[in-house]
Amino acid sequence: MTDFVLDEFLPYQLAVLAERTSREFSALYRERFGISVAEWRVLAHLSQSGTVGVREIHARAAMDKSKVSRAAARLQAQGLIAKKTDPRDRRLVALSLTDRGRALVDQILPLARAYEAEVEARLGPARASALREALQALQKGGSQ
Amino acid sequence: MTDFVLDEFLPYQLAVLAERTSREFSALYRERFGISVAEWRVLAHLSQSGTVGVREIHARAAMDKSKVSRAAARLQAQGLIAKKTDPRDRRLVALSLTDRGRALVDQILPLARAYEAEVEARLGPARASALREALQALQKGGSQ
DNA sequence: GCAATTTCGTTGCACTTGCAATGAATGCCG
DNA sequence: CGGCATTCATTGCAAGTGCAACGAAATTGC
Repeated sequence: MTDFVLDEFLPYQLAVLAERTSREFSALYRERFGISVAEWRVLAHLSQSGTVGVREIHARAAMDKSKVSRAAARLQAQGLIAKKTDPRDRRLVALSLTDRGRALVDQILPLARAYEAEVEARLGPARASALREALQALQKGGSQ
Repeated sequence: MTDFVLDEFLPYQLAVLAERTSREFSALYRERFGISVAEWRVLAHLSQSGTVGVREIHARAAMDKSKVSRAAARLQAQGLIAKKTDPRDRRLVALSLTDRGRALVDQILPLARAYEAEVEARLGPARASALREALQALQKGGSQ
């Protein structure tokens, strides 16, 4: 009964755009390299942080830990990552890229940069950086 | 190797935030009203446009048409929407809210506005409108 | 007017996902 | 030290999802 406009509702807007961009980008690696979005996300994390636990990806990427766990299992089965239990805390699983995994990431990263550039071109530099800034702020949870 | 920073990669950033906000918001209606995110999205569309086809929601909300179709089936089973075939074009299915559906939407909308307000408060007005503006722009420039 | 093509929504099927429960390992605190 | 609570990652299971295939209906081009 009110002035609610779906197209301006943030969760909706974010979901639509996330779906579109993730899908658009995944088209670039999906069939060519045979990995899914969830798997790419795990790989990307590993390429950033070297060796990471399931828990950390779960928290940072907002993926359910079972989703991370299973994506990791699939990647391991493909020989792209290694899983070994941390000797200091044997509950933890240390994920890391294998050589093949690193090689794959190195093939995908240029695609990621290209896609990023294309999106920025669509937006224009001013809006692009404003978007980035706002998204970062939202992530932190505050207005700082 | 490169200057790729996952936290600044747009598809990733959007996916993380979309997941977080959708989940956070859905917590407000999910168990209370027993509907899922997909179902809420269909309801929200109907509340905006009166009577809509599956195809339109599919296109605008970036939901697979089977996802829309099945969400609609579940909503119909719950008596929240009505499905009738368009007499002018009998391939089309016209979705519309039932009275019960309208009543449910009227209960959820205040929650949506409250959540929206909270997010805006987190961001601050300047960033909030910048975000909105950028997201709108991305929507227009994207693929259909 | 009719065959070929396109559009629309649904469905079969394999796979993924979310959630809760589990097992293993650690931390806590008396 | 020893029991209890907590933290991790995995897994069972039901439900949801994506994709391709399908049937029905409309549109196109001849």
